Amino acid sequence: MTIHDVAKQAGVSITTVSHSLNGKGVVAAATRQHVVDVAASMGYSADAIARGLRSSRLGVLGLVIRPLDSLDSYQPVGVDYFMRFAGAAAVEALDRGFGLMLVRDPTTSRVPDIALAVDGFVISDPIGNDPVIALLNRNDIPLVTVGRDVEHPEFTDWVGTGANADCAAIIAHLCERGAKSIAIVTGTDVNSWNIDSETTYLSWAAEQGQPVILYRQDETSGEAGGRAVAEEMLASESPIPDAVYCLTGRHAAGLQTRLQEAGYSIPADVLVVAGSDSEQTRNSSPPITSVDLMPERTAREAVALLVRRLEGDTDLTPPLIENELRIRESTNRHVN
Amino acid sequence: MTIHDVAKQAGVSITTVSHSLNGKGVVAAATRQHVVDVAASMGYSADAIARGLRSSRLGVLGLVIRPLDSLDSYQPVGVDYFMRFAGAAAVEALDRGFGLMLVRDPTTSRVPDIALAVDGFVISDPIGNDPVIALLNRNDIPLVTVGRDVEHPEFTDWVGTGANADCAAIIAHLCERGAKSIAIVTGTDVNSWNIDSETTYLSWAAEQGQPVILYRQDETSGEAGGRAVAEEMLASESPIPDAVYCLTGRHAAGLQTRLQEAGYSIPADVLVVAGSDSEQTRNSSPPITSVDLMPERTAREAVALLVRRLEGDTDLTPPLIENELRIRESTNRHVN
DNA sequence: GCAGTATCCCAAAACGTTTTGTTAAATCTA
DNA sequence: TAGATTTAACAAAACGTTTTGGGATACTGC
Repeated sequence: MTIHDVAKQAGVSITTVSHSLNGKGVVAAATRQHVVDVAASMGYSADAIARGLRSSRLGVLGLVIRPLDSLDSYQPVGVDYFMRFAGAAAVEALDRGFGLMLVRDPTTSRVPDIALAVDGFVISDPIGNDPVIALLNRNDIPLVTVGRDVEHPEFTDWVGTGANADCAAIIAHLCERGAKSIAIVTGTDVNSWNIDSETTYLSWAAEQGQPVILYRQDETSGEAGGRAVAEEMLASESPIPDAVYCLTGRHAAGLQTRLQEAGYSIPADVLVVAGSDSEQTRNSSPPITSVDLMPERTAREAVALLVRRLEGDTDLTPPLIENELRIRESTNRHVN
Repeated sequence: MTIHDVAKQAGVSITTVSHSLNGKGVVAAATRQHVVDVAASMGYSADAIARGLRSSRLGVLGLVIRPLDSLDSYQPVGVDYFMRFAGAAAVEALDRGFGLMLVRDPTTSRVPDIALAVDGFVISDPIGNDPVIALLNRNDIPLVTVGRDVEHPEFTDWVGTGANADCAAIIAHLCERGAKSIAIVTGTDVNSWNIDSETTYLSWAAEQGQPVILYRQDETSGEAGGRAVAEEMLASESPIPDAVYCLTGRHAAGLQTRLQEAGYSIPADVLVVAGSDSEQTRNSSPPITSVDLMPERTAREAVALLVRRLEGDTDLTPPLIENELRIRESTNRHVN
């Protein structure tokens, strides 16, 4: 069933069918309606591939979630956030008439060539000077990132808060709850989330004359990584900080558990906060105060932005997502 | 950069280029090598869309996760299993040279027409007489399901255990740990997981002359749903069962918490088991014994099966995935 | 009544491949 | 050496659309 069949059935040329269905050319209203009716009655819908060939617009968006590329195969992890992100992105794409294709790092290994045929990409948490971005730029494929490429401040098509605000809010919250020495535990990926958080923390410490207590721990290490950091703290000469800000929820959960095992009470002795809400932060005891990164909202905004770019909307300021601090038991300590 | 450019550069016809690159026709070895070299040096790779048009093979697989379609928009969580499933499916597809497209129920609303242009579909947990399957069949799109369509026993291209084995294993485990009255809590979706589990449970009860204690609770209700079931049990005239088998991890977690609040001890008073391992079962206290549904392995097998079908491998028995029982504290009660 | 102008429609080109059928040259057979 | 066969390459068709550049036909204005 092709456009030719519809044309024959409706007694017009294929040009007229195409124009009628796409509202493109100039067609008499009656004719257009007739064609539309016939097409509908035949259950015709244009072949997406043929259309794609002619108009080089496939109707598919690519999604690359960079942090997952450092994993062996998406296997373990607390991927809560990314599933919700991917799911919401798919829904938003579908709502706007696009499919959403999940892609792993297209620079490595054999790229299935379809990957470079998509209309545009959403790249979540690019690393500095991201080679994926370079590849897409070489191929003139439009893209939107979630979080900045820290090495390319001139690129503005990105969505998110940039973590600065989150970090500041967390520090403020901890101070308000009486924290005197605040430690931070970042990840090791070179993305804007890690970089910006660290920067904000360092400049706060410098300004306020606070001690810098900084740990870096591989994101993929999960709870075990959090425990390892706690171990370091316990082994150290200096006293345990009275507040710890872990960027990932899993680090926070592991660290909290280890500190409790060592006899510290949360939140009485140590305040614990996570920069990313997850199953682990919600289900720990006590539940851990953390930043809700709003994966659904962020994904939808990113896809929406990309689609509008694809449609030629050029002057468009990316939305700023305002994350929300979920205050829980792990920082429930009141001071006056 | 098209095949024409390569042909010109190599001094041959486009036919020869195509044949050389695809190993199709009969080309002198020297010529073929020359063409391959030239193409490589130019960084040429065939346009996936044009190829798709000619050979009606796009290089993309569709993935529909049916249980997510009952949700408003992938929003709520507890989707641990499905994220891991989708991620692993994407990896496997990519490894085999395909892209993977996430699609919502293509029968509702405006289907982006690209959805029907993909080469094949993986459908996770189809419901009985699934309209999605009907649609795909009408369009001659190959598909593989994860879990059976319970109304179509003649369809054999599905992957998974069918839940019968899992249910039997769980009951055996509970009996071994001294359970006398076993309750089951199923979901409400009409998929093979629910149906088979219930059937197995009922026939076990009939055979052994055991009482039937059956609750059904909407899958999407999560922990709250589990609590609601516990509430029913507490309100009931009959005594609390001494073992409860919830199909979903979230139900199990909620139910366990509520029973504990009511003064029951797990596992001393009540054994709790979940049919699906998740963050909730791992992180509850005590951690809940549950079936690891092996999302990664299942996804990979499903994709592999579909790809082999697409490649014309016709006599292929779908692999049987053997799930594993993760025994945890919630059933740690020994009897002699 | 005739040039000029809208209006409506269509034939054909184009998109970049793969595949079919044909031709030319080289090799074999008797 | 004439004919048959094999080998190697290519021209052209086909895939199903969208878009371009005309052509009819019917209206205007003078």
